[in-house]
Amino acid sequence: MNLIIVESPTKSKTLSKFLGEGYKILASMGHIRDLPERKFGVDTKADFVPDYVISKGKEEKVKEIQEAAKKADKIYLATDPDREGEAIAYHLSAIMQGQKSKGKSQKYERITFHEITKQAIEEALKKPGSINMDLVNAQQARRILDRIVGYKLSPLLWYKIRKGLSAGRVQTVAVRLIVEREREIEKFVPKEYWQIFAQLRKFLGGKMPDSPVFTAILTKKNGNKIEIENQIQAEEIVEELKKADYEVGEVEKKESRRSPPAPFTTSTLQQTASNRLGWSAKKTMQVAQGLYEQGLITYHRTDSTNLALEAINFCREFIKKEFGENYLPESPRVYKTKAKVAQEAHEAIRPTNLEMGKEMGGGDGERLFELIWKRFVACQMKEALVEETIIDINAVGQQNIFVLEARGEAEKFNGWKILYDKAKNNEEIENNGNKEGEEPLELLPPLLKGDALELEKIDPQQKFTQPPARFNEASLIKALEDLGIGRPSTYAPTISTILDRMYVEKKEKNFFPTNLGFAVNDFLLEYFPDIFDYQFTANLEDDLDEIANGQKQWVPVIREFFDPFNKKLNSVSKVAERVAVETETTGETCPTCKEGQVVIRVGRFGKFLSCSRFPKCKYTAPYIPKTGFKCPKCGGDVVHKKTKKGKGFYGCSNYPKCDWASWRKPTK
DNA sequence: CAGTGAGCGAGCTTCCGCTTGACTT
Repeated sequence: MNLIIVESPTKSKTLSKFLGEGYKILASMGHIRDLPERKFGVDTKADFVPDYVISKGKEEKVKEIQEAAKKADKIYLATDPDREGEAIAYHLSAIMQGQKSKGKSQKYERITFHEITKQAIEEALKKPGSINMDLVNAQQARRILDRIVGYKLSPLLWYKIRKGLSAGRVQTVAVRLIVEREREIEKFVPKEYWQIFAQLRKFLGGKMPDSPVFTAILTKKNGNKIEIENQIQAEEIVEELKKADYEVGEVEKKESRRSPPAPFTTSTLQQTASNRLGWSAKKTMQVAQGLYEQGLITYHRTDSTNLALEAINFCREFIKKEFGENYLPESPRVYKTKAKVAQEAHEAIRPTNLEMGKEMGGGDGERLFELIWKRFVACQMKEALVEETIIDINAVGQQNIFVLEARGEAEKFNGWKILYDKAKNNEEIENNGNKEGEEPLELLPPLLKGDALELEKIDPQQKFTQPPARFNEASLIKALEDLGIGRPSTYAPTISTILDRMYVEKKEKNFFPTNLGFAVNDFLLEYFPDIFDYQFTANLEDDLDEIANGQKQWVPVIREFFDPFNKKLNSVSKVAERVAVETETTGETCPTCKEGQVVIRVGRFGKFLSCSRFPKCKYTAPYIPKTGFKCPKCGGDVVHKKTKKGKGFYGCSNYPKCDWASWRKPTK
């Protein structure tokens, strides 16, 4: 009997099917040993020797593996082929250290495979190797550095700001992004500008039937780009344009090819599900887990856009059969993984089988599956072909010569867009992103240089420059991934952490920093700017790569970080003043004492209102955010409340007189 | 599907990354 240990139970089931009798396959369920939760667990005086303990809840799992190992002829450590997987293999070897199997001292071998196919596994079993200690040390360095940052800075926050707070290489940068964006928005001054649109048609003269109307936008005045700052300027131009003569100038046509997007990674799946389905990263991962366990999709925690050859082949067959040769590119599309820090232990997220789910509707699992299915099939289809037309229109006024521009777009071939076009997806959720300036494109009537035009209508519009958009889950995950901070398994938990700590709040899907978030961010950035620099993780990854390559030793890398950090830590704990977090005020005067302000405080059950003069004045009231909707039963305000268990729901402010309530947000 | 709560200061909190259930707060 041979024993194989993998990380995921779903993977172990698949392997059992391939290998049959003679192999016992167990899943470690991720890491089995780690630094202790309640202690620092790193000896900073003696080369950072870590004190590893069996992870909480893994005691039974460890025993099961140890027992199975004693009975095994051969032991294969088949954890994922990446830094964390190598470390898990090392910890597995450590829990079997000194054990004997069938009376002989135990031998284990390390095998890796990137595809879960029978062939890949048989190949791997033929050429087993040993654990790569350089890679293990890179993981160990990462782990210990994160422990040092997290477990030294969090207590500093308890003493200097408030108990229970936390800091970390990843979470603090996530908060920083949100805080800095908020400050950009605060200091943003909107600038007025005007755009002038003209509706024109070809002048046919006499009693000819009307030719179609199209829209053009004013772009130039006397050969220079036009900038209209206020209404007076706009009106002056409008007056002149009303009496101008219009004629078609240059007509430019260009064809462009639009390639399909790459197949999903964890990050892009979370972003797309957020934008199209309105889901949180957490929900997306829960639903994806279900699909993975049913064998419908490949592994859902991945940073790779690679596809198994076999998958590309069945996808191409499918496209040929369902859409015809026209939709099939000559050769398969290959996607390069964009993230520099990618570990590439898994494939992209794709369906395991294309015959399922073509006509799926309703149900969370089915909705997510459909998205994954379409994105995968589309990624192997032919590009879309678009013909763009740009027409310059000369308008000769009494004093000035103006140029207007009309743009049209015609789809010559839809290609992959037949399946996965953004605009065609009616589930698309309106995002608060800056979509300004994306005028809907229209088809233009056929026009030739020199054609005379007549003006149908002129439409000046007042606009203002827009501040940058606040982060939502999708854009925050994208920002973190672009910075190389966090991993597929941590994007969703990181968002939960910064919300739980009340560093940020989510309103209408957008993140706002709280006063606490501002305070913690400013404190940490004042004293430890290098650790929370956007480049810190990228530099760390370079060091870890060198450790993994054997070019560097891990202890000096950590030593070089730790010594100056520790010095700074000691001085800050002595010198830094305690930070007072500002309470939020509502701007109202206390109804009890008529002296204090009504402030929003945070208690065991969340936010509540009280008087700023507490404990002198004991006024309290529940904090209930209004939603702007009216109760359908009695016309009162609809308010957002929480049940005892903390679940949010919508109810009427006239409760208990009116008992209207709903789980879902009311609509107009 | 519903009305609480802070302060005081004993004993507690906390990181990132890998993987899923076991459960009533």
